[in-house]
Amino acid sequence: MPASTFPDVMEKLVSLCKRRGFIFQSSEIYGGTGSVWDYGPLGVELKKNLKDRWWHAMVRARDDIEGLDAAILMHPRVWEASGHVGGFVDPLVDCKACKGRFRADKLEDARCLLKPSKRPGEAEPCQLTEPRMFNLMFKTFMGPVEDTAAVVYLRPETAQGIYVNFLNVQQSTRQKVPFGIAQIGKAFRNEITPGNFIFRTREFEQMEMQYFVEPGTDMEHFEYWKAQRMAWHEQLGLASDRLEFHQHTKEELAHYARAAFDIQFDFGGSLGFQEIEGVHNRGDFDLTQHQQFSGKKLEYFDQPNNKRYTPYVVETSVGADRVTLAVLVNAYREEAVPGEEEGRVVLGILPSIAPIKAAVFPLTKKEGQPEMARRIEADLRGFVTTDYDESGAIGRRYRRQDEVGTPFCITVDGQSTADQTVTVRDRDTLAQDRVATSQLRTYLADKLAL
RNA sequence: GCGGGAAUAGCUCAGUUGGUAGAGCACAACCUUGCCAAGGUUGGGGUCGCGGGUUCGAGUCCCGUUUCCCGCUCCA
Repeated sequence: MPASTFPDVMEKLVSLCKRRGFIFQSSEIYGGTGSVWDYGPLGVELKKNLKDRWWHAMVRARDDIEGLDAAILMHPRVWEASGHVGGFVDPLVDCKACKGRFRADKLEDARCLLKPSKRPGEAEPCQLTEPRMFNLMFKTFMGPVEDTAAVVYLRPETAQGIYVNFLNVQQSTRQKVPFGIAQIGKAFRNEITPGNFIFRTREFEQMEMQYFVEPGTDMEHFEYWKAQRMAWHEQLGLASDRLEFHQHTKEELAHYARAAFDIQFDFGGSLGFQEIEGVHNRGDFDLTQHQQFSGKKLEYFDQPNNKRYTPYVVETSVGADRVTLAVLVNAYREEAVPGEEEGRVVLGILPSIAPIKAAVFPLTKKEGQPEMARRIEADLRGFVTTDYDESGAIGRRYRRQDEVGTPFCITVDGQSTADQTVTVRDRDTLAQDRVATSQLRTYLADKLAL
């Protein structure tokens, strides 16, 4: 992975996220829990806005995709059918000499890190450990008495909840192939190396859509969804030169996939381009597996053409936390302010997903300005997310809002109480409009593209 | 999971050869100014990640552990 041409802002971002209430480390007062993060007041708003935006684009604005919210706990056999039990459990060996780690069942293809001409275990200094199993699924018990309870897993992906409900959704909504099922939900994996803030965590949230198509038409749908999903990220404001497709090579392809592209985002610094979404052509692998393991038919009957078949699946799977991080990284900037020595930190987030849409300030504490500002804030509250601030200097308050990406700051000044107008200051241009208080909602709705 | 580094206030950090814990910023209250962070006064806040050990005495030395960062490995 070549280093990125974009600067590494991760450390500053982690600090800002904590200071301003976007993201906290889980169980911090107990010393923290590894690679688990909590979303604070501003973080939960940002992430929720992203999820809502995805849900709107994928479910509500379309007549060919239905929503679903499947449970995290599923029948254990689901994970046998999916290949997670078995294939997902790899025996690994460590070498104490070269510090390498290798798959015990693939030592033939591996190379010693110290002597690349030899295989692990064959070179002079090699000290391989016994193979150890790494189960990447979280295991728990269903039922209060542990001895007799069934072992179940926390789902390692949300997709299976969709496959097993394929016929339920199709029959209850009378959708015709091609159609899709979408859901947003938590998934859990015991990643061996979590890290990079919320990029790779053991508990994470996916936004997934499985599109069921007639075999033979899968590649055209695949191309369509690749384009759709890339456009979604661009419309989110992610810089187009930080986005790219990465095609999976034959070696990278998962056991189920016929074709796979990742949408990668350049996170800057040494992290560089990393996957934020996968668009996969899974063929009929999953439905076929579930038919085999459950003994239930998961076929579609095409009545007009009198055809019966197991649909192919095109999957789009976004990491909600990864997109949230991408949005923050993409938005973070330090810039000079004309006529000032100190610059400012701005989160240039797309206004419609900003956690706070409008902050309201009195310019001074005189002449009823605080009272008027509070009235305006109360009136806007519920219509958009708001904040009220009267402490310190006005410039400081603007800066505070810049740092959390608030697109609009409304200031009540001396003129306001006389003619019922206020100034609205734009986060990015610093320009101010004078707006009648009666027109504020219209003004904001227009600017926010609500 | 392996190797290396780190952990002191909300943040960024200082803390001498072991001797009762500091700064800047931030935060709160009041005064002042009034459109782009730097005025004044006052104040709150840390069992120095956690647990042991050595010592008359540990933020400082030793051991363990947790978390974070970097590298390796892994990511269906």
